[in-house]
Amino acid sequence: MPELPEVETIRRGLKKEILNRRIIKIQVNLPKLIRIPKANQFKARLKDTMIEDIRRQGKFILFFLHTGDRLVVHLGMSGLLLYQENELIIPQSNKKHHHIIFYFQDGSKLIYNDVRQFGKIWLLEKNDELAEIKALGFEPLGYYFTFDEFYRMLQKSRKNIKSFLMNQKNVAGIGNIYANEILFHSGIHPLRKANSLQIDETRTVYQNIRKILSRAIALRGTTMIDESYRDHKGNKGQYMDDIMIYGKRGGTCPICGRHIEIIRIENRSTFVCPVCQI
DNA sequence: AAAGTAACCTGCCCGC
DNA sequence: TGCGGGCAGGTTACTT
Repeated sequence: MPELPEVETIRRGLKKEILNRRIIKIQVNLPKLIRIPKANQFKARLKDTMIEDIRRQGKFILFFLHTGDRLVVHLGMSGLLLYQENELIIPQSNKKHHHIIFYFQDGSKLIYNDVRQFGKIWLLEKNDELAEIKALGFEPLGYYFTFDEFYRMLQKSRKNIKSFLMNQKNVAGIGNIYANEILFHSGIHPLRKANSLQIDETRTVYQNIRKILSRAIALRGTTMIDESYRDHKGNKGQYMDDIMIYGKRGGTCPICGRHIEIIRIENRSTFVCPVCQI
């Protein structure tokens, strides 16, 4: 579910709420979500710690603890991080899927909820690095992701442009929704080979990556259906209103009116206007 | 090297 | 009403 804009929205929301609160208890209902270390170790090392900072790399959220440890969360397809003060009920968060709960000293709590259980959690010691994070490519909104670098990377790749954009080793944080949207806005067919893009086409895609992800963050992400993405308080995003093509089964192109085609690329539904995307 | 497939899970929607 | 199939924002391992 969550791509860069959704993960970033959650990061910013949590950062306003939970910094420097003491974790007094950790409840683990589904231990398999924790990759490192074992559940008892996980609880023992987290108890009585405080979160000093929260950062994001690609679709990973990193909680920096005052002990030097880092708690790393990947939300997979359906993970939610819900913050509850007091006993506020968040209706769409079925307790059945509350897999890990962090209790703070002031009575509030942070809940990891995940219907499909594809999410992953790690607790790393100071100097440990996660291979999956090390392998990430450019932050698409970061300083180092320049047009020149992007063009160079595309020229080296013989993959289709959509797979290229979704590969986290190239650019970190783009998933199926935003890959579809970026290519539609750019008028590029998803099956085009990356190294076949002309320099002006590459510039268009580059600019759309930054434009679309920025706007989606400003609108707090995309909630396609009710049970899907929510922010840390259970609120929906608003970027759905901007969605041009993703999920428009049986729909028509908002530009030319042609029937939208659906193809599969690496087993993911890919929506394309055969007229506007070439 | 790229692209396809299955696997990991639960839940929803649709057609029969 | 119920059942089966297909689908879902992610990632990895294995095969072709």
